[in-house]
Amino acid sequence: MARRAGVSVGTVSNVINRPEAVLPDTRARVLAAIEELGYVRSESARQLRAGRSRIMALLVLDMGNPFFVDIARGAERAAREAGLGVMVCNSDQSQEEEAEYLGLFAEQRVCGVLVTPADATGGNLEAFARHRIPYVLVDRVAASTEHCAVCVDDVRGGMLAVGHLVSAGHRSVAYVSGPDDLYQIRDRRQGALAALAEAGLGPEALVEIPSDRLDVAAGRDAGARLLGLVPRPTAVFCANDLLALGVLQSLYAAGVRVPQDIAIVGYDDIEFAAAAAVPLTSVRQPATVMGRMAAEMLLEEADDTGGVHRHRSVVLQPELVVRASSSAPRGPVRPTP
Amino acid sequence: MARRAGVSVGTVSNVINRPEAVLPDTRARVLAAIEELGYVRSESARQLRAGRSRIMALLVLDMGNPFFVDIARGAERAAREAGLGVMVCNSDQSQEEEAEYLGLFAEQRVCGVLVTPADATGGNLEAFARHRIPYVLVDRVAASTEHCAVCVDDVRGGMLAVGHLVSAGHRSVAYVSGPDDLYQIRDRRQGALAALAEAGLGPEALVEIPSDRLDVAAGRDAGARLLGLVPRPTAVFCANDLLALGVLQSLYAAGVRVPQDIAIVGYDDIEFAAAAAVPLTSVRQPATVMGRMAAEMLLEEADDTGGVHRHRSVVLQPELVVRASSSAPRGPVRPTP
DNA sequence: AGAGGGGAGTGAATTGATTCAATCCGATCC
DNA sequence: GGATCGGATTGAATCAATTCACTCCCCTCT
Repeated sequence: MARRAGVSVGTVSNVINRPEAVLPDTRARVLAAIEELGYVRSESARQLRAGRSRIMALLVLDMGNPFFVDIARGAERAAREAGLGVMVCNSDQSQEEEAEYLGLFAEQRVCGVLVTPADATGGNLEAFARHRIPYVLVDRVAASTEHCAVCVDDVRGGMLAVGHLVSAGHRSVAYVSGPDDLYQIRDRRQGALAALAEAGLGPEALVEIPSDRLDVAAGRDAGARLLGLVPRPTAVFCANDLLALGVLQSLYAAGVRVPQDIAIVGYDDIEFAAAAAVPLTSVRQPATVMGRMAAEMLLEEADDTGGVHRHRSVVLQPELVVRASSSAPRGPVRPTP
Repeated sequence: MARRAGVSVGTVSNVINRPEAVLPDTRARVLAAIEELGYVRSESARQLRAGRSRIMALLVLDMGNPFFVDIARGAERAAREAGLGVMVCNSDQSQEEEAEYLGLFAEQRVCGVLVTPADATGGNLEAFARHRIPYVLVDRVAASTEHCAVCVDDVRGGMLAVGHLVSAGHRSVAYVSGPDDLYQIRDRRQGALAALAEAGLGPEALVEIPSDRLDVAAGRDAGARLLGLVPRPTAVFCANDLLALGVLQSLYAAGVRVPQDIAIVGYDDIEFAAAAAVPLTSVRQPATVMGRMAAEMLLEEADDTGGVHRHRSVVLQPELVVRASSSAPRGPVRPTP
């Protein structure tokens, strides 16, 4: 036993956890032994005793989407301030992967889970709830009163996006969507329809271009399909910026001018939206804030011993960021001397 | 004890780990009890006994860089095939963060670590080696014979990039670099200088624009500084694509045409490089492959009981992808009818 | 001087899964 | 019928840290 190196047993524990309760003399001796032996206390053992680990899990839909990376950043910062580690995992929008990861988290006895659900039925999480491990929904309204949630008002986001297009005179808007399992997709559509209705336009003014993935490649594909539409919509609202970037690439390759021929609005306002071929108008979501809030709520719940915690549901507001892809183009680029 | 629910003790363990060694009858009874009680075996307990966990750590320089996300993807896939979880962490190029995370990994007794070192001195990893936890360097040549490594030939990458610019007639190239602690930065510079030398140009042909961060914002800043240079280089080689995108934005905002006035070459060939304002020429790195190989080498080392494992160092080759940012511009965009 | 108090340190119990030597039991063999 | 064999099952030991009731010892107060 490494502790023998010093002289004692559970005193080592005191040196590490309550140094003030140990004489400076003894403490120094133990610390020296620790240093000499390169001793590192085993988390597994503490965990076993404590019943849960000091790791928080974050399960996102797509690690390749900078939006989720921002969420992870916010969550990670909050977690580290509390001395916890974060395990970031990727469900890839698959219910099976999600279920598998949730099982892994239960085995690990993580202290809590932040999750962007891929499973619209909520079955995975319902099953997970048995384990009494706290979890917080991220980027999704609360599905029950049994947990906290932080999300962004996606209906409003859809309204902002399409409202902007409608007020610029567009009368037919394509919606490059995604799997209908995802609330985000449905809510944004609903917002889009609401914006059209407000301008006296019916649901036929929204031409849906479905897509099963939500990445740049899927966007390119959707762009190609958009070009084949007759009559062709004069504007596109994309369910996220990755799709929008793909659509933009497609249009660009086909020689269609943005925004003159077709206007584009994306969603998320990822960093790369501003750096796109045509800087992208997008609906900004406070991703980092969302990640941080979710983590803080989770910590509050996890640390709650006296049953003081009350589940909350926070809805943040999105913000429209208008750039070139949906507004009158600036004049021709001025060459520098 | 949950196991009592059935009737036995360590038989539960057999049901789970060696089902064939248990009578179907008993097995069914135990499984029923497991189901009924919602039992999930505790990883902490197994870990404690096994001495190490079933989690692999991945410590990258910047989660916000899609290049590292691709590495993570490759590693994660390989790890999951072996039934392991991956804990992705972000050192943010900070030696302190790196040290802190390595400490965390040691406490967790992770089965191995994949790391893109932030600490050029190698001190952090040297200290970490005491714990006898295998680790593999990713995107960095082996620093000693005590570990495996997978990297990409950055000198060659720098040569490809600048060689391409030189052969297009450029005689003065800016190098938007990063912290000199990073081997990647140094090697790419060395490659750039070699390419210039090959064309009979001295080191003064490479104008360095230093930068401490490697993100889009730092790129915008570098772009501003580039514009102030007299005489102004006719081409820029950026140490990564994020910087390049930032530079591009800066130039674009100032009305400088790319590639006519200034050509740009990036590094990494992230997905967004192709979708940039001017599609970016870049040096492609096999990130996913690198992540996968690193994970596989780590698994081989971790699973090696008989001392069969020999440390290896794999060097992959980069590839130049030429796009508009460094080549003659295509004709004016053709409007569609 | 003896009792009482308190700070320092001890070590057994606890946590849950795994492992392994030991036990049990039915069946086969001599 | 007794011995032997082997598959099924058991339960104690193990892993490392934490916790807590307990011991020790020294100091102070009466």
